[in-house]
Order: sequence, then C-alpha cells, then structure tokens
Amino acid sequence: MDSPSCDGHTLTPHLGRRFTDSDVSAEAAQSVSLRSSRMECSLAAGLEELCPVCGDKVSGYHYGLLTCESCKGFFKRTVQNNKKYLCAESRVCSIDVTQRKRCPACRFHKCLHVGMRLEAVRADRIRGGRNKFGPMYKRDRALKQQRRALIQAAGFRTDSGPPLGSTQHRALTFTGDLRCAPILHCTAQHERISYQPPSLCSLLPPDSPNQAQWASSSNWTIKSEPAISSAAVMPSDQLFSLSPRAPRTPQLVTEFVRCDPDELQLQNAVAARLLQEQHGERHGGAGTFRGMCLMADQTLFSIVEWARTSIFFKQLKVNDQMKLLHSCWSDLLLLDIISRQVLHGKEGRLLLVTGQEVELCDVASHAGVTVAGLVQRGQELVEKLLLIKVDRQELACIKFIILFNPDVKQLEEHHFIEGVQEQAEGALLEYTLCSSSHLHGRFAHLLLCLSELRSLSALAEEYLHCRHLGGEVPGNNLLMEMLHAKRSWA
DNA sequence: ATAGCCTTGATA
DNA sequence: TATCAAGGCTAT
Repeated sequence: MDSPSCDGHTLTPHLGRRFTDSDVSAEAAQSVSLRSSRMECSLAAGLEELCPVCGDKVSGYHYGLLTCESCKGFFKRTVQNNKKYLCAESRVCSIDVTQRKRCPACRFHKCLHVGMRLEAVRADRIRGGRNKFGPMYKRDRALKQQRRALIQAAGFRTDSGPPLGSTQHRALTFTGDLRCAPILHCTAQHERISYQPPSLCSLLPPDSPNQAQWASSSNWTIKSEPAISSAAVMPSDQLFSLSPRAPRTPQLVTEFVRCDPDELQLQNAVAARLLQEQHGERHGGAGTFRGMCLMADQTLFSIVEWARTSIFFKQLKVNDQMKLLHSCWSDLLLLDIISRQVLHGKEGRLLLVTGQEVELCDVASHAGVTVAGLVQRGQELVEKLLLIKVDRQELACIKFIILFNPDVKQLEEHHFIEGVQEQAEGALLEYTLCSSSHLHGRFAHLLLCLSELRSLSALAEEYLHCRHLGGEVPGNNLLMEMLHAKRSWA
C-alpha cells in the first residue's frame, strides 16, 4: 500500500500545528421546521435501528444489513429485473422515508453505498434457506447484544441522567500535549512563497520504540487480540467520569473531547497559512473553487494533526495510520464542516474554517447543479443535527468511529482498530442514553446521520475527482494525495 | 412501481 | 423443529 509520495519523515518535527477542519463543499445552519414525524416514531429503546437507506423502521437483515421492508423490496426488484435508473437532478438526491420514491437512481445508489450486497439476490430465485451472510448477521447481533450488556454492567438507567446540552457551547479545554508550534514552513524566494507540501507519510511520525505503550494519561485497555467477538473491554467502574460538572459522561467521551483542537486557534492558524499560500497567486480567494481546495487542504493538515495526537491513534503503526486516514479523510473533512455549522454557525450562512462567513444563497447561486445539490443535502444534515441538538461530545465520538474503521483492508492491527471503534460506539451509545432520556432512538438517529454524511462525502469526493481530471484542482498537496491514495487501492 | 404481508426451506 | 432471510403475491 502506502502512498507513492512517501519519501521519509523529514517534515515530521515541524508539524506542531493544531487545528481542525474546513472543506470543499458546503452546508449551513438554518433552523427549519424539520418533519417531526421521524423524531416522534416511538422507538422502544436507544438500540432500535433505523434503515440506513431511508430511516424507516427496520424489519430484519436483508441483503447484508438491517433495512426496512420497502428498501429490501426495492433492492430486490432493482437487481432481479436489472433495472437502470437515471437521476433527473444531479445524483445527490436526499433519500428519506417520505422522499424515497422520488428518485430510484439515488435510492439504489444509497443502497449500495450503505452496503447492501448484490450477490445476496439470488440469480436462481430459489426461495428459503440461508445464504453465506448468516454468520455475518449472527456476529452483528452478538455485537449489539454485547453493547447492551456493557451498558447494563455499568448499572446505568435509561430514564435517568441530566441532559448535557448545556455544555454544548462551552469552550474546549486545552491540553498540554497539543503543542502550539510554528504554523508555516515556507521559504521566501524572490518574493514568492514556495511551500513544499509534506506528504501524509511525512506528517506521521516514524514508528517509535515506545509506541506500543498505551496512552500515558489514561487507563484504557483495548485488547489487540480477539476476545469474545474481538470487542474491547473496559472495566465498568471506568465507564463514567466522576467529574461533578459532567455527571455520568462516559470517561472515554471526555477523553475524545479532550483530543479536539480549539476552534479559535485553528481559525488563526489556517487563516495565516492560507494567506501565505495565496501570496503571489491569483484566483486563490476563498470564493473560488481553487480557494476552497486550498482551504480543504489546510483542513486536512489539521485533521492529520488531530489524529496524530489523539488517544489510540498515536499508538498505531504508521502504515495503519496512513491506511485509516486515506480511507476516511473525506468523511472527516465533511464532518468538520458540518460540525462547525452546528456548533458555531449562523442561519443562512456558511462558516468557513478561517472564521469567514459566506451567504449560503451566494454559494448556491455561484455553484453548479452538483455542488448546489451537495450544499442542499449538507444543509439538511446540519438541520437534522441541530434538531436533535447534537453536542460536541457526540461529534467527538463520531470522529473516532469514522477514523477507526475496521473495514479498511490489510490493517496490521485490525483487532485493535475494531476494538477502538466498538469502544467509541459504546461510549456514544452510553452518552446518548444518559444525556437524552427525552429522546429515544437518539443513537440510531446519530448513526443514520453518519450514514448520510458518508454518502455525501463520497459524492463530494467523486465530484472533486471529476474536477481534478479537468485539471482544476491545485495539485501537489495533501488533498490530491488523499484523493489518489484511496483510488489506487480501492 | 411500491410496500406490507405471505411462503419457503437450509441451517443451527 | 424453530428460526429468519430469501423470493412471491397483491392491494394500492
């Protein structure tokens, strides 16, 4: 694997920047009266599942995963009859329970994207029996069961626990190990700033002798060998923070939040760096496509830096670190933008990583049909998250769930990575059950939003690749490395 | 064409 | 033998 641009770790010592996100596409915060029907659907408990395609009630495992009856039927009809659909819009239609009939093309695309399996539809149409996915379904059930047991073992009740929404806008606490280091490594030559973009490989530190050590400040133990269902196990007395300010917040959630960079410092760093990058260049302003690419590139640096200094990730070998980042960069990039709108954004405006604000109507009017569609769906996602009042704790968990993806191929430390993801999911589930007794199914709603986020980021990536083929994306940067890396081993 | 309900049959 | 994910049927 490995990026072809991996040429050593020479730039590693310089990388002390700490900030996060921004992006290429867009979305915005706009408080709109969302359909309340979905929120009202009485899910019996936080563990109830929603169809990852449309959000309807799940009826069982169908073609590889838990879906509703209608998407099961739709997928079957489409595959059996070899149907070809065409999207009348720009192939980025939003699919939910009320709109799923409107665009079969995008619905089928989403079916595939969330993981429905073509090969589970039988060519011979023979009924009954089981297929090869049986063991997979069983393992999935066992995992869900184990998470339930984990929560019960922690002795927590679903009908208790104060809401934590009040902490939503509290400033992040800085931690000592996030160094504030030189932002730029530019060499001025003949009035022009020449910046040598480091490759991802060089951003990540070389494997260090002590990397096998666990995070020094914590007691987390993720077993790297597969225990029962390879789940990571944490003693139940460590599950919740004892802090009086955040009662019954799982300690791991607190740890995840602590890894997040500070928004203000991030703004300053990215803005300063963009200024340097754009020096001497024309057509690089924030309003241009090229400007957006530069901003996305800078955000990627911050994401790499966040990952590099984060709990669990810093313990991985560089090869696995690179594989994980190559796999999920666009999800993290989009989540960064979405999070910014949800936590800090204003209605009708797009808040950039630099702190600048753009009118959403301006974005829509200047964009092509594809970008406008992406922006629209991004907005809808922001609205959904605002409606359920997602908070920083939950977003921090989601970042780790995205990063520690055990489905990435050829991971050396697969079991460890799987264990971390399970821990992160478990922590999020516990947190949602503790903090939102008023809203059943919050966890499932968050996972549904994650599914939508992944779907959107895949579309944005496709779009970016098209623009790249047209020679419109500035090259020789981290953004391009990511774009190529994923495609080279996908 | 959709989606809720029905029938089937290999596997645990 | 019970389970449950396949495919089938049919009112809308």
